[in-house]
Amino acid sequence: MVKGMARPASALRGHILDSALSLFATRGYKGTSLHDIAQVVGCSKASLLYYFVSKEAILAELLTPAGEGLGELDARLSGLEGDQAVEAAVTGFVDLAMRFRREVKVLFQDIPVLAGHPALGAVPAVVGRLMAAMVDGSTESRGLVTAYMVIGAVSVTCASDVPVPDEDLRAELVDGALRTLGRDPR
Amino acid sequence: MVKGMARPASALRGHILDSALSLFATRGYKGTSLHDIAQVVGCSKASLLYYFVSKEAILAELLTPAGEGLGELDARLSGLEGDQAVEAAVTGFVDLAMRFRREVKVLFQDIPVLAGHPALGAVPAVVGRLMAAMVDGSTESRGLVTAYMVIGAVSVTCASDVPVPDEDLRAELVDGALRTLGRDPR
DNA sequence: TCGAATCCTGTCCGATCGGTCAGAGCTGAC
DNA sequence: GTCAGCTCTGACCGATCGGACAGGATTCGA
Repeated sequence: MVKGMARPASALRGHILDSALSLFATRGYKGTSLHDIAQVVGCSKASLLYYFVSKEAILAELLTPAGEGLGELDARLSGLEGDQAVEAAVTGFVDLAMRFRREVKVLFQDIPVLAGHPALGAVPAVVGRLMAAMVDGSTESRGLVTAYMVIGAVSVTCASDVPVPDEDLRAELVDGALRTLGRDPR
Repeated sequence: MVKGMARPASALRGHILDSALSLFATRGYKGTSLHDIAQVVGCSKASLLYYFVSKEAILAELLTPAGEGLGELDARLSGLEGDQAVEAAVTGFVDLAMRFRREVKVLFQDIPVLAGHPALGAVPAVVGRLMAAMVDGSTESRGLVTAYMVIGAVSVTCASDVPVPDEDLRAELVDGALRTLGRDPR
């Protein structure tokens, strides 16, 4: 096996990923030590580095699915135009944010740590296209600010612990985002 | 002078605060070491601890003005009702977020570090009242989610580097928030 | 001129960080 | 039985962290 390669899946490995995600989401990446993770998992710190080449590799693997989901949304959007693109962008992003709530929390807390990271190099461009789709290509102040607002509103709300059932939350997020975009379906 | 008391103002002291705020905003609190701050300021690490009892004391002093501003907004809101309260809450929060853009960035990045901090103990309750004022006391899913969305939208947009002049940004934020709240003034 | 207070720093400290490594324990093929 | 290989760990490492402290430099009132 090539040195530095990720070890195959196992129960412990999965447990490590899950515990690490929870800890990263609540205390932040920098605020979580390998010791902390090992303690929650119930294994030794060395075991973490048996399954993952580094602490950063754990983070990268945790965020990969969300990144892939974002990529798929981007691809889906590229074939759409106008109102269809707007609706797809909004619902797609809301779905994504809800599916990866803990990941969103980590992302927002550790933007400085993650910025410039090679694994997430394409993300800014993708998010840019996503925002452009939401405001239908508008590049004026109104469109620009509105796009940022929608991204922020959905992300923060998903990352928070709003005491609302998931299905309600999803519907309200879509409605609210469309309202923000001036496209409310009343 | 009482041990542990903050030293009086001075040019260096102010420079420390400003540099620390910038570093905290870009790299996060945990991602910034006293060494980093000292290097930017151009003084020794020991000097930082001459003017401030600890790294955390620097953070606390940086966030105090924003906390006071939030308290003032809360007081102003307590005397208002209905539409007036909604408008005052929205414009007040937008003004606050714009006035303390870097502080907002720090707050959002280091919520885990700051949560439970005595100096910011009243903040959650105040924000709760602020959100209640925005949605006019509504406690249903719609109102709850919408309130979170407005807070998130304004905060994230202010914390980001949106290439829009401040005055335009402020106006668009207020408009966008009112739209999100279903109160768009068209 | 001379303390005394203020400002600032070099140096040191214990704790904790991410990460390495040799090897113990177990398991299955032969 | 025994050997190979996978899993997992205790012990250890250098770096860096926030912080403590004694003292040099400067200023200033008496």
